[in-house]
Amino acid sequence: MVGTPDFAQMLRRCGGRATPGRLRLMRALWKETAPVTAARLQKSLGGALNLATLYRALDALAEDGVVRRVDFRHGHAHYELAAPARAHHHHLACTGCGAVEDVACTLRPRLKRTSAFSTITDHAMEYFGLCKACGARGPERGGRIWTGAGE
Amino acid sequence: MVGTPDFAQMLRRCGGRATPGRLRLMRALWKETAPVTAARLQKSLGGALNLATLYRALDALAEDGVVRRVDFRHGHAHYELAAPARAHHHHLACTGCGAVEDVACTLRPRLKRTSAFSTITDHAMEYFGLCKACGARGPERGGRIWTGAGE
DNA sequence: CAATAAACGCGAATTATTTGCAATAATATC
DNA sequence: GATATTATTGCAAATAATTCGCGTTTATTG
Repeated sequence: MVGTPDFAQMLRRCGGRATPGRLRLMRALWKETAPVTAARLQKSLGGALNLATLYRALDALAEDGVVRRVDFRHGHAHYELAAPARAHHHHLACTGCGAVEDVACTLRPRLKRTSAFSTITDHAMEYFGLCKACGARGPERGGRIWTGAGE
Repeated sequence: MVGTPDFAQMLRRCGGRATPGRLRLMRALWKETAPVTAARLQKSLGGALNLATLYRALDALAEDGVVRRVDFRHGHAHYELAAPARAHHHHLACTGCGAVEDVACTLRPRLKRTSAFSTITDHAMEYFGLCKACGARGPERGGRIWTGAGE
């Protein structure tokens, strides 16, 4: 994935239309370095797209797997480009300041075949922790007593 | 974890109070077989707790790690008991019918030490796929299944 | 038993996300 | 190219889902 991917083709290939709006959306996502919210994306588009339209587009694109919806437990969704524009990866998010870092997928190749499922199409996986800055700042807030178990 | 855990002690141990409300909440969660929404939980509590109170409790408990917030990409959070009441695990969710199955954590023991982070405290990880029933039914109408619907 | 702060209920407020609908424009077809 | 078809869009209004303010109750601590 050297230069900018051919978004127009990418859009059309999954049954959509290469409208100026969606092209700008793709380019805006392409420039992001971490998953962004719909609101932030709209801002970075200079308000070029209506928020409703944006949600509809992101929804459709996520459905097609071109865009990936990420949950950082902030109460709202974040989005980023997925394959084929960006290689599969996951995230490590700082619960202190929100910094996000990409991490490689450390999953074992295959999940054991389970009884009730026939296919596994996707997975979400985010790590949470403290970046060095926040870690140094110490535990401002209480909590986390059962850390030892399991994690 | 044989019988019912000592929820009162569990609550107190992480700085909370063993109020009848929170005890009922814990017991209700304990009976669930899959992560539930706040609304569903309230219903299963017979409305014993106000929804705002419920959210505040779940929030506090999640902060303490006693409860785990799970995201199935349905646009709202689901909750379940975490350690020490329940062993660490993840989920496999059917994007067709919403069926949920527990899966063991297949992560490698440790994430490689990264440059900008000092600690990793938690991780979220859900698989998405089709249960056998939905897989057999085939791609009815490729479309979003969960939007606006009940859960 | 009094003091203290956590937990609660209630209603109102926010925020995120969705929908209905009419207008517009990208593609496929002719 | 002209045209039909249908995805996409904007806008305004509607839904959720979740949070907040605040006065009251009540579980702990001592």
